[in-house]
Amino acid sequence: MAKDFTTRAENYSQWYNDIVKKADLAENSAVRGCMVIKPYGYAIWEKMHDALDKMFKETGHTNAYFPLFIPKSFLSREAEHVEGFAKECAVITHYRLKNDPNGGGVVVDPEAKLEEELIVRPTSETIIWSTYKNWIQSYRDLPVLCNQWANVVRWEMRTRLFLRTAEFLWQEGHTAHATEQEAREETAKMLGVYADFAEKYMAMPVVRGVKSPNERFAGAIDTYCIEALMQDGKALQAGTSHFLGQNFAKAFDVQFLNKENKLEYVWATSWGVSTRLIGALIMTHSDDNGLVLPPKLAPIQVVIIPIYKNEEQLKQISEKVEVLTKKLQARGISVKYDDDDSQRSGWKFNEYEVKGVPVRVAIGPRDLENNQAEVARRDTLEKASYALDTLDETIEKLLVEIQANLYNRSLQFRDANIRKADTWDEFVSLLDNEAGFVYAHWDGTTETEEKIKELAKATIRCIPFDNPLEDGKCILTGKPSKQRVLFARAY
RNA sequence: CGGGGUGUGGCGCAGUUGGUAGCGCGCUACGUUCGGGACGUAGAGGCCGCAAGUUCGAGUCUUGUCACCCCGACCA
Repeated sequence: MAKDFTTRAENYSQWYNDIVKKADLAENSAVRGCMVIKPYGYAIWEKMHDALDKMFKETGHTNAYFPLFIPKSFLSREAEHVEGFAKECAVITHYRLKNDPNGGGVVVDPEAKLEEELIVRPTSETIIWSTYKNWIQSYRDLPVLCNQWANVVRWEMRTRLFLRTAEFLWQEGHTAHATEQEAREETAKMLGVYADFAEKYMAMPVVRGVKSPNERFAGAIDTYCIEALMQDGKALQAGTSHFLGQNFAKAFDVQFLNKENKLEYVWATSWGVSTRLIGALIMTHSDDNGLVLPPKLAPIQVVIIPIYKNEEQLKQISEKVEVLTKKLQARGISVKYDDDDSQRSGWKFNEYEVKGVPVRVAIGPRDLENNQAEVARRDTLEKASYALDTLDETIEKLLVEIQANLYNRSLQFRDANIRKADTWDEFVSLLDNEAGFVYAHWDGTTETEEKIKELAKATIRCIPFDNPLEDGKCILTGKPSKQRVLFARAY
């Protein structure tokens, strides 16, 4: 598998787009850069949403909702923040249309110009911190642990379904704390939640680490991230958690009285993951036959396909299937029985394979005779027959096994594609010929980082947690370095 | 914003030196089929992205314009 991506990579974009299209996940809309998420794609997002939302609540967070529009002046309150987002903002300048005096259509009514322009949120720190100012006066009001499920808009120059679209769905957590330590703990905790979600639900191994200053979120003191490796050897930032220090508290004047009756600025965090995770899921597991979904995120975990020649046979099969379906559902497994008479079984096999359904059960006359069913697993494409009476138990175990296998397979691939480079030539050669992560020394300066990006098109993905200290020389400048950092070409 | 490419039935495409549009998939009906995207027969469906121009005549040539895709720059 380690080499598979190099052949697929030549047409990786096309491969990716084909999967999205064939699995019926999403399509480009008539609106520039925006995506239509189709029902099946949205069902995957809902699975992600539900699992994450549960994890957020278990860690003490509650959901809230803040406005879509941000007054321009809010955005510019935090200097680095506005600089980071200014270039990709959609701006609302008018609030009304009128009939075109020169023709049939409508035009923007110049009379209806806004006093202050509104920005369509690219992220909600500013609008939320302007609100938190009213919510927080005392240490008793802290912490504030809010999450918002929302859409945001970033006017990207080039878009790609799920991975980068002008509008996307995400969640953004925004928390306020009395102490730096508590805020730092929150930042780490939520990164942990994301890493758990990626590994346990998406079956996608991730590297946890901290971003270099250059890659930091605009307005953050520290940005932590989970980085995943896609099958074409490119890295993908799958989630971020930011320690914002007191930057936003100062920008929006959010202070509280502590127990000593002293006024202090509040400490902040923010963290988010988006529909990009669906892109990550596609690029982590899918194969040339289409999408491959981990059981925990599959909208349909098991599809049952009857094979029959006449009504009588179908009726016999359906009776058996009804019992099986109930037993599976009792185990919390989502099942679809596809007895649609207008499609043939072969067509259905393909259909669900392309859609990544983890387990397919086929029951025909032969199986009825032997009181068994044919079970095919999507991850390995293997088929085997099992006794019908205990099939619910067999499938439950199989789903667990598929989930584990997908994770292990990806982990093996990821680990096989982390390589060390000690010289510049080696570094470039690894990126060109092998792709994947390259673990190399860096002198710690932004200048060098940018130069490397320019020359090798690779960025520092992160400085992994528990990174071993090791004396060495920067691959570009030869200056002393105390540790290796993780480079890659990235999405 | 640079560099490349493509616009022709719902989708994917062909269309020669200009002569009035075709193929595959899909769709509809009927029949035979049904254990890996079935087959036969008969149908429906297109002012060839848009606008000018050249010409007796333009899908084809010229100019303009719009849209989309790919590769960069930018980014979750």
